[in-house]
Amino acid sequence: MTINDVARTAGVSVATVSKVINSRYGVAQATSERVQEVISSLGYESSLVARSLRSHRTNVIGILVAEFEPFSTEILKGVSQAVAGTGYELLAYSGGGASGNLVGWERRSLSRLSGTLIDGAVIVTPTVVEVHDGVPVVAIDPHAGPSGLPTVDSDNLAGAVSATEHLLALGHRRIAFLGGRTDLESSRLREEGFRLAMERAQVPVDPALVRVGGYRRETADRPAHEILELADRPTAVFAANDLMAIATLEAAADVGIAVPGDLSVVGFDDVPEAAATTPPLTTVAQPIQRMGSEAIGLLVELMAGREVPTPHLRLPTRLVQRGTTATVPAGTPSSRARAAGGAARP
Amino acid sequence: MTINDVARTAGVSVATVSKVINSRYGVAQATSERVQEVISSLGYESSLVARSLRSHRTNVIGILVAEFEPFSTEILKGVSQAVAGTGYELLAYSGGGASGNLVGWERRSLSRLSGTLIDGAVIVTPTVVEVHDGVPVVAIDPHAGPSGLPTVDSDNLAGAVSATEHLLALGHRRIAFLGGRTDLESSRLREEGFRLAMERAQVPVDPALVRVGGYRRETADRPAHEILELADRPTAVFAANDLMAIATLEAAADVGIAVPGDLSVVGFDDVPEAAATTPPLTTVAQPIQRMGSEAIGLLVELMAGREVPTPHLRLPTRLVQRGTTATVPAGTPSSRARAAGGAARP
DNA sequence: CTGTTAGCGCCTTCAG
DNA sequence: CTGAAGGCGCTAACAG
Repeated sequence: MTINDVARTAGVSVATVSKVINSRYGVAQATSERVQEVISSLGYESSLVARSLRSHRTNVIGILVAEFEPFSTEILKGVSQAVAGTGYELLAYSGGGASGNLVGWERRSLSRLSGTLIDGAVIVTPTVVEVHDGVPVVAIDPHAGPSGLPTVDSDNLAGAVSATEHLLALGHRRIAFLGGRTDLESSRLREEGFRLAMERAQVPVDPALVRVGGYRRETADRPAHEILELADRPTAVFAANDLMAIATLEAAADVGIAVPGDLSVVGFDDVPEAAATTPPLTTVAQPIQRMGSEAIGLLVELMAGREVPTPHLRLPTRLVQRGTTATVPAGTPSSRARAAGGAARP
Repeated sequence: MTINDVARTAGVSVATVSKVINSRYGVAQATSERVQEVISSLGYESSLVARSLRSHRTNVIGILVAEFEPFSTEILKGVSQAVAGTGYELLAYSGGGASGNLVGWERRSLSRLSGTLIDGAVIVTPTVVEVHDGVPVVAIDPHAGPSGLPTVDSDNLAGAVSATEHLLALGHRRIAFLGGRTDLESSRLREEGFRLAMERAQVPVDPALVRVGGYRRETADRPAHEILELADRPTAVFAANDLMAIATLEAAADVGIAVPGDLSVVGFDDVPEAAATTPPLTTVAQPIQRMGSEAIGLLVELMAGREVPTPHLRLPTRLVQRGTTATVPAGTPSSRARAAGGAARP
């Protein structure tokens, strides 16, 4: 089913059909109608691929993600709403998980799609950010922090501080931090926020309680277990994202530790899944969907050839208290230590 | 950045570069290495578009959706997991929302992408299902019910029955049904299940309490309000999906009706958002992610040229009791009617 | 008004 | 072992 079939059936040349499709001038009324009829009777639709190869304009915005997980799909929801009514269509491409090349997927995906197929792109949590000379690009929560690209992210540092302060206010002193990956800016900032709040409260950070969980449920399972099986385990865990917090919840259930009775857990992101745990997860909310729609706002400006006034949008985070945090249990090492005047503020 | 640039830089022809890229025989070791170096130094990636136009094999699976909302993104998560390790990449295309042509988006999207770009497709909740002679296609929850296409859906009828019976068991008699769209099979089956359970319990269905909510939050707002502002409003609402149930919750809060004290609400789907409402939504869970991964299972078989043993997979649903349902409040019309022996089983 | 010609970037014969 | 030629489906110039 190609433009050729249509042309042959209608008894005209492919060029004429092309003109009819793109409603260009220079086609007789009668011819146009006949071609239209053939098109609809054959159910023909022009191939996005061939068209884009030739014309370099597709009206399609690409959303590049490593894989479809709770964070990127929330972005997608926000993007989808923002794009409705703009006349653009959406193409979400996942180039990461499959091929095993977790690193560099963003450049690879962009190269494969840009120049053709997509008129602009939003890249979700890219690790390497380099300015591309092809189509306009906006980055969401880039792992290396804002760079040359227009960027949308949220206030990771303040969010981590508020989470940690919440735990401290509940009396926790032995607090573990389950980080993402050391090479990721968001993870680094969340750890920095954690340490900052601890320092302000004059509570020492036990290095044994700081682990790397890789931001994924599977990769966080091991370190979560390790933390919870420590001789003097913490009374609280602050995980750098919700997926790892959920893994911690599972590990706790596994080992037989009650949450929030014996252990408090705080996550980060507030993906929809966070509210579905039992008990529901206390977490630091990022306005994820809004990050998606704001990115589209920037991108549409860029694609229209206009400059964007603020190439870096930082959205606020806020603590959402749900059911996984409570005051520190009596009789735990940290409460004993506290009673003995070991650590902590007066 | 095309294959031409690489060829020129390396001092060979494009054909040679192509051979190196696709690791074909007939290239000298030295030449191959030099070309490889140029490729990586230039950061070249072959264009998916141009390649697919020529070779008709891309290793890309297309997921066609109308828009990115909670249901389709859950599917995406399941698909993403199932596809990891198969070597395929994922391309999710949203052809519905933007162009305004809500109907027929699936055929349009499929035509635009198939034949090139994608080797196979999963179509999420298509309205018109027609067997396509192009690439292999699997439908998830088609609105017209299973037809010629291999299909994955869930047991809508049984799910609706269980939701209604749950409400009946709690003593509710005036139960409203907020349907999706009359032309959608899933919506029809959910209504049928509702009526079936009501009939079995010998509780009459008040036609004034059966409305159409369009499966979307925005479109359900009106009918939800209408139902709740009725003189003798129902004591329970069964919404045909979670989004409409959430809209009902909002409408109730708006009008000042307490849930579940004065009104019970049940949804359908169990998207992650369902657990995040206050109180958390009681709903009928579909294994949405699994529907996605099962669809990929079928599709991969189909793409390998094998026949699938069961071209129609129907997955089970189950009631998830959370916080929006409770026994019927005392002193309501229906409890009064019941006291007077008006309706209901003994 | 309509058809012919020339590519877009790539891959696949087929000669050299 | 390498390069030149043709064509995938389509559009943009140019002829007729």
